[in-house]
Amino acid sequence: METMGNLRRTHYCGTLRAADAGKEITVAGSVAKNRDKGGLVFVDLRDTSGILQLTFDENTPKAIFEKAGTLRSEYVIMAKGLVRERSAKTDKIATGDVELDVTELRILSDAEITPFEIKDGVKVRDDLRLKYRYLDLRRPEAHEPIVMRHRITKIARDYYDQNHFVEIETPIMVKSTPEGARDYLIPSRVQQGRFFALPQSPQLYKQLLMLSGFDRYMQIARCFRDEDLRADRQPEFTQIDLEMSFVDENDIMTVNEGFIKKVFKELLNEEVQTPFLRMPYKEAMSRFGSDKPDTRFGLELVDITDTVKDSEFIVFSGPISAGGTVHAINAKGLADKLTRKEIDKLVEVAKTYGAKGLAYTRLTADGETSSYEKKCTEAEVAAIRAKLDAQVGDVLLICGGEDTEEACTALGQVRLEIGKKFELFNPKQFNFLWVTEFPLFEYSKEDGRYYAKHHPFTMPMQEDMDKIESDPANARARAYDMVLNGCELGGGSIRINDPQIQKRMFRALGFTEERAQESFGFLIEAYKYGAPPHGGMAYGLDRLCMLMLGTDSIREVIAFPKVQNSGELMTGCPETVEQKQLDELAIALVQPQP
RNA sequence: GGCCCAGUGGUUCAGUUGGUUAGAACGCCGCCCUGUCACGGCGGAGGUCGAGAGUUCGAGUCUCUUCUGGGUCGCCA
Repeated sequence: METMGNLRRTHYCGTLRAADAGKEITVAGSVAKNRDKGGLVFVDLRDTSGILQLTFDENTPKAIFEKAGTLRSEYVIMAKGLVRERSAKTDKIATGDVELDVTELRILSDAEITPFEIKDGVKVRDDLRLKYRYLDLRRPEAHEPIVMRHRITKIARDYYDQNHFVEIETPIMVKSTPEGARDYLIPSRVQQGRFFALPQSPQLYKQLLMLSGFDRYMQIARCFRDEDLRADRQPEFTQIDLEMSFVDENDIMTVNEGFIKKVFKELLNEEVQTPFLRMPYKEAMSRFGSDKPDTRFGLELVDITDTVKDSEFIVFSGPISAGGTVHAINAKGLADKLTRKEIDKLVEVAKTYGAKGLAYTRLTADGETSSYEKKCTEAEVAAIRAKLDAQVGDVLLICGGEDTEEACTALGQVRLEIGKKFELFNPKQFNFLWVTEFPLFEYSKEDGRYYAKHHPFTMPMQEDMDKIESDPANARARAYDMVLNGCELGGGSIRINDPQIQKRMFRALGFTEERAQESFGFLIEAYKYGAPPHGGMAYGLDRLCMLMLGTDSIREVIAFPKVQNSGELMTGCPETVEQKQLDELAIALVQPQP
């Protein structure tokens, strides 16, 4: 192995073009490929910017030519030489018009055979990629999302700075909060038996910063939630977090629409139309069966409760007599594609989301098959068909539920499944909208009480203020989500800045005066000393990045992601610790460490 | 906690109703090759079929348990 000596990089590989021909340059990187033709050697050199071909031929000094023959994949080298136009050009790589005629070559590090090939387009098991994530990230395909993520945060910092936001770091070791997701706990050694938590979000701190008079705050904030993972959910994730004083919903939406417009224009050259569509929660649920509707395609839900309200068929009468509703979608023109087998799969989808079943009618040119029509009266069948504008070639899918949300959610998932399966939308399209007027509370059947749907500091809508006590199920919040193509990108709210309203909220949530004091006393006190009206939101940076890149997994946009059991395969954590460490923390394990 | 999917040379996969010596491509090693860029040619090495138990004359294949990874419901204020 050799040292760099006095060689220093002058150019990045991927930047060289025909116009650079004749320049003497030095490049550095890893060997992507060695194509030894005998009397002629081509080496693809890869660095963070791309690939450059190094050429060794009969004019290359003999010692260097022979050294070139020993190069193997992933050797780290530096090469000096003259850029020249190739005699055989290629348009497969950006630097395909040029090559480097090498006059000096240093092998800075050799390399063992890697566990998998470092090149684009290869399929490798996820666990292997993650165990060797540092190798995986050498692949341009894996490398690029991480750089893209940097560009997004750079634009975010610049944009919010220009709009008078100040970036402020909030603590990572914080007080554990009693509501919401599970906290990751940090034991204190100095105060044995006491715990910090990792923040689920900087929520309370950013509100207090508004009380501190910072007026506008932002942070690229790491957040932690000890819950199960999903394809788009990691226990450790990053939010673009912001808060503003003296604003209402509209002001917050406008500023953030501006950010989205800018980031999509600069990175994807996409013109995002603003303002975004705004849709109340109720409408989103009833039309799309989701609080984060994918509006790139139709197939909207139709409420047919009134149409079938007198039906004696149990699938309709059951939910309705229980106070629920019946909804339907018309899969227009899909009768040929939606075979009986396909419909069975949709029934399973509906059941997964809590529906008891999914009734259907297929109207084909050869006739019709239906799971319910023979159990209904002719008038009912006709009424349903009329309501859904059913034609030959259509498939009608009907789902009832004891509460509207349940029925709509299940049918909404069926809708998404059909949309995906039959590609009813353009995957390159970006449909943004705001979902507004979220419910203030959510009832937990398990616990028999209401929880805050967003969080307990969310301002109720003025016209629903009395419902906090009288009709909590129908009280709406000044909360909003930003939705892109069926994915919740971010959410926020106007916060309560009136201690009296805050008290009523805590009461409605079942907090005793003491418990509210214990958990949020510092906050309640803070709001006594004058609080500007304020609100804010937070975007999932990982999700934004994911959607902009069109990847399916959040792991692609995180340098060192965790796997489904929330561990990290490269380092093997979480790990057991030495007994001494536990002793210092005064922690005894119920089960001995494995 | 529940449900579904996957695990076979280094990597990605094939492997029929359970039946002889488990195949291929890429990668790797050696030799040859002056315009390759998925380089090419010839030759070669490399496998406890994730682990354990069971059924069977016989298991990569069937059953059970378990491990690892993925997807998902619950959960995620």
